[in-house]
Parts: sequence; structure tokens; C-alpha cells
Amino acid sequence: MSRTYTIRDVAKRAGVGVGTVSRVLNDHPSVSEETRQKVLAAIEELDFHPSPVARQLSAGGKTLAIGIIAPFFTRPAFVGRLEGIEAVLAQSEYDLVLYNVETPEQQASLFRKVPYERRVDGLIIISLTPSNEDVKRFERYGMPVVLLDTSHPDLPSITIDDVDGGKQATRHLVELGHRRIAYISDPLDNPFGFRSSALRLEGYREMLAECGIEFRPDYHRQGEHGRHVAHHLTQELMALPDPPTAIFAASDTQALGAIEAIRQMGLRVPEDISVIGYDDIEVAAYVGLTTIRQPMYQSGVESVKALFQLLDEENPSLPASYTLPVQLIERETTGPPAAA
Amino acid sequence: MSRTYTIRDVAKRAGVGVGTVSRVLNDHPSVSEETRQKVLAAIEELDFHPSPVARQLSAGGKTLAIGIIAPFFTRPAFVGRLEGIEAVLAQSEYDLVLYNVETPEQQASLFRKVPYERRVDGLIIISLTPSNEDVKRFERYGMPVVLLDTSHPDLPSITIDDVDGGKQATRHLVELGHRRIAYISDPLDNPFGFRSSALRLEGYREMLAECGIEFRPDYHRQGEHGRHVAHHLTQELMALPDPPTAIFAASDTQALGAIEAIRQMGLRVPEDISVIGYDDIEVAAYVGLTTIRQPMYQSGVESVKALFQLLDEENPSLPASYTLPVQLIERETTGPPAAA
DNA sequence: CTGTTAGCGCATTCAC
DNA sequence: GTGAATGCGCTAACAG
Repeated sequence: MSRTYTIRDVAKRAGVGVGTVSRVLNDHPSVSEETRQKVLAAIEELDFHPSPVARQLSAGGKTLAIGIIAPFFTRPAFVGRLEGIEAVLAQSEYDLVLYNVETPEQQASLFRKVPYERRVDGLIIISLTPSNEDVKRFERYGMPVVLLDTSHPDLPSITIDDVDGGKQATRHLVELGHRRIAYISDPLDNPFGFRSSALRLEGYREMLAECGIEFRPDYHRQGEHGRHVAHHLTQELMALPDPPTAIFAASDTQALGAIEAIRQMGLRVPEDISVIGYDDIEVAAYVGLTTIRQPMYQSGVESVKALFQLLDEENPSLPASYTLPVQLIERETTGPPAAA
Repeated sequence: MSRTYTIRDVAKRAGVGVGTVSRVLNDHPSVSEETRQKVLAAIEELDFHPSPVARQLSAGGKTLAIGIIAPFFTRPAFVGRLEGIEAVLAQSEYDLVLYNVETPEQQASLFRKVPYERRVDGLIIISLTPSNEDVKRFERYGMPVVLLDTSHPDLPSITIDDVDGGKQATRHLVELGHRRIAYISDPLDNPFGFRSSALRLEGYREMLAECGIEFRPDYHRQGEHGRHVAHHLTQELMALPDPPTAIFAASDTQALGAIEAIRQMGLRVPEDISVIGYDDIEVAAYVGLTTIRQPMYQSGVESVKALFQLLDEENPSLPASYTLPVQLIERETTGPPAAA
């Protein structure tokens, strides 16, 4: 393994000083065309590439990398966002550093460490909400941050209209004729501060109220994310003296668990029970799941655009925070309630 | 935005020299417990974190990051591997830099750029096969590389037994009584050099031969990855004068497309046509898809372990290349052929 | 055990 | 225009 060359090698070979080499590397105007050519030739011959690390250390240069802090990045909802982020990044000169968080401790540690380490020029935080103290630290270290699927008064954010999503799902069910509508979600109170389950609950309750249906606490079940837990929650719901005729799940994954449970009881979807999901993940179309589509890919795209706006050297500007709309996708898992 | 602290600040605050600070940062044994505590306290108070960039520049230090080059990392098969990789990395002090490749040009550019940029200490390449020239470059720049789901004579690799997977899938179908078995795969000849479709075809053909069934070229259909293309390919297959009674798909995603097509024709799975997939992605269990399970997560884990072995300063050793076994998972999409 | 010093590769002064 | 010197934050080698 031969050592990689440095500008000093190039300088020697071209018979100039290192300063000059640095100048041609950075397209500095004050270099005569003649020496410039000599240097370029030497670079070529040596197959020399400047070290981005050294470059950054001197003159506080850029890293040309952006960081993503995301919880459970392998879950479909996050993969979709990452996909959008990646699509934009691929067109740029930026690399992507992925910080996954699976525990609240990791989150805390990352929020502290990443701004300090300066391994990335900017940060996109997905679904995780920084504390005021965290935000202060980001500012202190001059780390540009954009929030995705979460928000904070002092940070630009791209969110998705979860309240409206909850409303739309509920309205759809009510319009079909349902009155006994249950809601299955992730735990409202969770160590990561995820808010979407709570926001969708809000929309659900608002719409219920609008339609003159009383909210029943026993119709709202919470449990860890995942198909199996949702399966179990659904069994609980169906064991009620007056079980719901429709279930709104806070994610497609959970909706699948609900359907599984219903079928296992020998009931049919949607003839006996209707189920509506949330996200519109890839498989939703395949299984014909009615759901609320979130613009996951697009939100990823928007978040990077916002970050680039913050990173723009020429005219850095504060990107606007905004909310993306959701859309009801009707398929085959919802229908009118059984004649009863 | 206040400047970030350096070890000099810590040293001053703790009343020691920078060398001592560096020692406690690196767990150097020769530091008295007393001064160690003083330094630790100063670090704590300042909320100090060493700069990985400076760290690397000095003494050819490590970057404490490893790179992953993966094509289409949002596909389930890759997400599963990433998950395994991440799980190991999370326990280590290494960060993850993700290089996604969607085009052959990106692949070529990444293979050149990543080794000399030295942004990462080591590299895991998934499913993409470097050329001899690429391998030479990795060596020249001293970039440790582990291959995952692909191989090269000069590089350690973790592969999965695709040939055997093709055999097992085919054997399962034959044992059920099928003789007219089709195979749907990605294009054998593709710009990325993906080999798995070809290897599974090999297993399929070998097993067919073993069972005395002649291979029929018109029973092998290739097309871009994805449910929709597989859907179309299945329609072609079913339009044959003597359509197959069973279909082996090179991925679960494609198997879903096949099932979709079959059902759309008013046929039932598995009563009329059997379908077996490959991968055992999350949703396979949900839809009851019979499939060949690939240890995706585990293969990710193994690849990082192998890379760490290469990276180990004390006794760097060449990790062995090996192949992980696959497993037939019988569910409800395969059965005996219709009485015919 | 611990303080001091010399680089790591590069960009950026400052003189010439 | 261009060469030499200085420093980015850190680790390692060298003295004490």
C-alpha cells in the first residue's frame, strides 16, 4: 500500500511552492497560466486528490456531508423519507451520514455529539423533537438543523398534517355509516416524544365531536408499534361487550395486524369490520388496504431543500416551516357496517 | 455561535497539559486516577467532544466511520442487511456513512472516490461487484473492504447460498407434484452485475435436471425488479399454450406481483397455481407467502464483524469468506397442482 | 506519571 | 505572482 500523495509532492514535482498548488486547487485567480499548467500536469501524473479531512481542518472548511438522525430507520415510514432525502442528495455533492436511534439514550447522546463533532455541515432530524436546551446547543455550535415530521418554535420544519389525517380517516368511516369507531395507536406517552399518534387522535376526536359521536376511552388502544401488538389490541377491542364496527389504525403496519386478528376470529374485512390504516406503505396497495397517504418521499425532498437553503453560502435564508397535506386512499378494507 | 472548545481549553481548565487530556481521551493507562478525574470533570463542564476530523489528521488517525455502498438501499432486501449492519455499529464507536447507488455511473464514481477521500476507515459493499482495477485501487489506498452478497477472489466476502436457494425452491415445488415450473427473475444481464438471479436460476436448473425435468427457456422470464413488472411477466407465462402450474419468483416482491396477476385472472393461489418467493420480507408472513428465507439481518452483522477484524489494530487478520445457508419457509401459497 | 513539542495535509496570511 | 510561514485540533514521541 503506497502512501497517498500530498500537495507537497505535487509542489516538488511541479517545481513550485505548496501555496501555489493550493491556489490552483482552489481556482484562485492569481496564478499564471503557465505555472497552473505545470501544477495540473503534476497532479495528473501523481493521480493526486486533496484530502477532504485536512481541508476541513484548515480554514474551517465544509465537510460536504449532511447528517440524518432518525429513529428506527428501517421502518417503512422512515425508509420512505430517507428515499426522498437521498434522491436530492444524490444530485448534490453531499454525502449522507446516517445516525440511527433505537433508544432515548442514543437520541440524547446524538443530539449532544453531532453538532460538536462537525462531521457534517447540516442536520435533518426525523420525528424526534429536540428540547430547548438541544436547540440552544445547535445554535451555539452553528449547526444548521431542519426538522422533519416534528417541529420546534425555533427551528424550520416540514410536517405532515396529522390532525387532518385523523379527521379524514374518521370522516370516511362515519360517512360509510359507522358510529362505533376504534383507534389503535402507538403509545401517546413515549420516551422519544413521538407526537403523531396523539395528533391523529386529536383529529379523530374532533371529527367524532363534529359528527355528534361521543368519544369512548375504551375504544382507544395504545401499544408498541408493530403488527403483533396491534393484533393483540384488536382482540381486546373485539372482546368488548359492544365491539367497534370499524378500526382506524395509526399505521398500515398496525392495520395489517388488526386485519389479521379479525380474520383469525373468523370475521371478514370489510363486511364485518372495516379497517383503515395510515401511511400508504408499499404493501398497502397490494393488500387493498384503505389508508391515509402521507407524502413521505416528498417530505424528505423538502427537508433537504430547506437545509440547502440554510447552507447556501451566498444568501443563506431561513426556510419557511410548513405542513404537507395527506390524502385518503380508498381501497377494499372499508365498507358500510354490517346491517346489525 | 460560540467557538467549540478544544483540548487546550480542557487542559487549561483542568490545570494539566494537552498531552494528558489526550491520554485520558484515549484511555491511555499511564494517567493517575486523580488527574484523570480532574480532566474528566473539565470535559464534563465544558461539554467537550474531541473533533474526529482533527483526530484523523493527526497520526493518520481513524475516522471512526465506516462506509456502506449499496444499490437501491430502500428495497426490503437491502434494508434488512442495513439493519444488521446498524445493530453492530450501534454498539461500537463507529458512525455510518451511506452511499446509495442508483446508476452504474454512481457506482463507478463511488468506487474511485471513496477510497482516496478517506472519509471512512473501511467499506462494506453490498451486491455490487468491484472490477479487478477497483480492487487494486482499494489496496493502493489501503482501504479495507468487505463484500456482502457478492464476491471477488481478492476480497473477503459474506455471501448467501443462492444456488441452494434456487434448488430448495424448485425441489419444494417438485415434491408437491409440479412439473411445469416457471422462474421469474431480475434481468440476468444487468448494468450492476447483480448475480443472484443468475445463481438462483442455476439452482433451479440443477434441481430440474436432478428430477428429470427438462428446462424450458420459455418458462424463464426476466424483467426489471418490482411488483408490476412481475405482474406482467406472469401474464405472459399464463398466456402460454401450456402454462406453468407453479411459479418461483426471485424475490417476494415479485412473488406478490405474480399472485396479483393470477388472482386478477380469476385463478386461485395455490389451488390453481402455486407461488414461491425469495427473501422472506416482513410482509411475507402476513400474506402467507411460501418463500426462501435469506438471513439478511445476520449477513449484515457478519459483514461488519469481518470488517472489524480487518480494522483491528492489534492483530488485523484476514476474515474468512463464507456462505450463509437459506431456509425454506412453507406457508400457504404453494400446494399440489390442480388435478388437471 | 505528565508537560512540551513536532507534525498530520491543507488554506491562508505575509512578505517578496 | 509566488514562496515561506502559521495554524486548524489532535496524537505521539520525547523529556523530565
